[in-house]
Amino acid sequence: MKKENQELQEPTRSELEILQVLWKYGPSTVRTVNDKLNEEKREVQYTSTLKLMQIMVEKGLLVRDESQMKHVYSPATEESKTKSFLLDKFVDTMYNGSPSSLMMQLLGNKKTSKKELEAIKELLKKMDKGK
Amino acid sequence: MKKENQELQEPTRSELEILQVLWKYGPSTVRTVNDKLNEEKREVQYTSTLKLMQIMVEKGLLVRDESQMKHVYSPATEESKTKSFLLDKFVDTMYNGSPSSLMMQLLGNKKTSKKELEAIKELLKKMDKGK
DNA sequence: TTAAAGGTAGGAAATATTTCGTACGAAAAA
DNA sequence: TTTTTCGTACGAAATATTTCCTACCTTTAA
Repeated sequence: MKKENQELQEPTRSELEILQVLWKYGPSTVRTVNDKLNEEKREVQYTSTLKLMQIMVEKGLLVRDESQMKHVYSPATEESKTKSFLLDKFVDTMYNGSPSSLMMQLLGNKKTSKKELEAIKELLKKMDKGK
Repeated sequence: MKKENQELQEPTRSELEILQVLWKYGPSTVRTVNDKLNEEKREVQYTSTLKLMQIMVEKGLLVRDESQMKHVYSPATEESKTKSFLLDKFVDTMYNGSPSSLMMQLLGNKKTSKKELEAIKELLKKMDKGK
């Protein structure tokens, strides 16, 4: 399943967790990623994380600096690129490709706090001025 | 893995495809769902779809009317409920729980058409009046 | 200099997910 | 009535994903 330099591919759930750690803390060793996973997500053995990250390198999701004994891993693709790719997919499958449908859901969602609603409104206000 | 009447659970990718068909066409037989999957998504055998839908009943994702020979399946949970549940999850994992971050991504996304942008602005304008 | 700690590699095992073959019953067509 | 078509049930197989054991090497602490 080697994929050298191809289009983006969808990470699995576990892979996404690892990406999140790398996005949050920057390029890291397996040790660091594993620690953060255990602190922030769920219990998992070191070698499990290691294996998964090795697989992600094979798949082209991560790149690895092997110049030191403690290899340092980074996402192969920019965070924003990956995120908008996944967002696109999400909008496609869930909202028939219509971002404004998603918006409506978001605005009507109980879980969206007052504060967040205000932030969104501000955002749109600014955009409005810019047109 | 029987789950009778519990909290929402995340459907797998294939399960989500089936839900999409049911959302789009309403309660349906396996035959219908399978046909639509083949037309709109990908090639898959009838019995594969059948099996998956049976599993989804076991998991509590679907309910089944067995009063006729051709069983009729429906989503066990409202479309909007499931969608906002999944949206929440998505926002949590991808945007650290911040809907406005997602918004920004959406607004900056090339894939979001001019028309969609306008629709979103309209939406917000209306909301603004309402406050 | 030896022991302990910490690193990678690789394969096997465990799970989860997906696919489909076979059996068999009911309905429809011949 | 017989055959064909269409349905469900069930289990096994195939695949994808995740976990972790073991081996072995390097660095660090005793």
